Amino acid sequence: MIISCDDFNLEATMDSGQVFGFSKTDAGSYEGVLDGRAVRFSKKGDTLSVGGAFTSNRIRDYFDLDHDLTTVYETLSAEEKLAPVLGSLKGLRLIRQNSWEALAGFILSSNNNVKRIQRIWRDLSVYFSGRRGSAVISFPSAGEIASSHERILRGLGLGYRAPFLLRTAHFVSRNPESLEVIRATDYEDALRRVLAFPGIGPKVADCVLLYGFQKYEAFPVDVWILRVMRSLYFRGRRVSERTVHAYARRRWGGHAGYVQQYLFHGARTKILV
DNA sequence: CCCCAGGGTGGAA
DNA sequence: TTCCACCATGGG
Repeated sequence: MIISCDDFNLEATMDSGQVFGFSKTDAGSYEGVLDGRAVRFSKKGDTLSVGGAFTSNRIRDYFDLDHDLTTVYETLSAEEKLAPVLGSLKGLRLIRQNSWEALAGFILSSNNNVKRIQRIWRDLSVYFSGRRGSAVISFPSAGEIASSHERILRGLGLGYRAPFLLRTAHFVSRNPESLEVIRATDYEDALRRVLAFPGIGPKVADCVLLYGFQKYEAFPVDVWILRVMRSLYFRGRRVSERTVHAYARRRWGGHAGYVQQYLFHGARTKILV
């Protein structure tokens, strides 16, 4: 299946630390699982090619392709400090992920690096898919993890995050409606609810709300964002994460999350600072 | 040996 | 409120 899209940067989107379950092939395409089915993305020019049993509407929604980013681009180009990111990252979009997978994935992300998060994600998927006996290697459900044990998760390399993921899986599998409540409510209330999960603090909560619940005013402040924000907006002063978070939300409002994604990937690819 | 990675928790100040 | 030791693991 083919989708024509003149404003979508697949590589920047997939390489910007949003999802952990996709692998990049030598040919530059991305293989993974979506909605429990295998999928493969590749892009040439303005054409996105999708391998797998999916409708174009499903993929357009997944990649947020119908979101007009004009406001985001105006913001970035209006600030001379940020404008450079548009050169190579324009078309970077926020992936509208499954809520549980975003929740679990970013519990794994705390004080961790992307490479190792991807490895843990894969090892979890392989282990539980084998246990399930399914051909497709998909990420385990909350119920599957809940029926596991801390020593299993530690054996898969989660370290001290094992009890966090286990307890969160227990809660979600017993209270599946809790995720729908978070989706339906506003950012502030959703933030309080997500912060109540074990292993989730301010930074991970904003990632979950941004990537898993499409709360575009969320602004996750990790070490990269802290560095680039201190440098560009605070003269290198050692301001706190909370200060940066409040500043960004006040400055960029309902598209702070999109600005953050360009800042994060821009910093990591050395376009910024 | 050190520091770092898309940090969070619990307890002290 | 803010500060800080500690938490697993792997890479540099």
